[in-house]
Amino acid sequence: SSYFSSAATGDMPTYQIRAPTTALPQGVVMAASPGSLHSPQQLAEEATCRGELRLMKNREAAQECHRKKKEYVKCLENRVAVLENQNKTLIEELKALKDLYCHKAQ
DNA sequence: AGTATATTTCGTCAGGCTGC
DNA sequence: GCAGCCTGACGAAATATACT
Repeated sequence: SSYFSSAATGDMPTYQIRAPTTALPQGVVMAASPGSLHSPQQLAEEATCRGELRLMKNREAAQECHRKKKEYVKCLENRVAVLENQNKTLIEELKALKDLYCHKAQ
């Protein structure tokens, strides 16, 4: 159930960056090699890291999702404009044909 | 100016869906 | 099952607009 797929437009708005969203746990090394021991503290740290990583990934996913939605809406708006124009043209055309028909009939 | 109200943007959570 | 992705819903903050 996703929006149409299309290439990114790449127009980045110029915002102020919000509250210090603690960017990435820098150099998150997914701890310890398979055989190593884990102190409770290490385990807690790992859990924190996993949580932060999850949040970060979701944040990025949400950004992409918002971007796609915006693009989708823009696309729909364009389509509305096109269809409105077509409609206008068709109405004109119909009117012209009706006129023509009337004059012939007389 | 300042401030009240509306709109936009972004991050988080929850829950569905999919591939493994 | 479950890990990972996607997206709707929601709230908070930023930004825009209307008004005095």
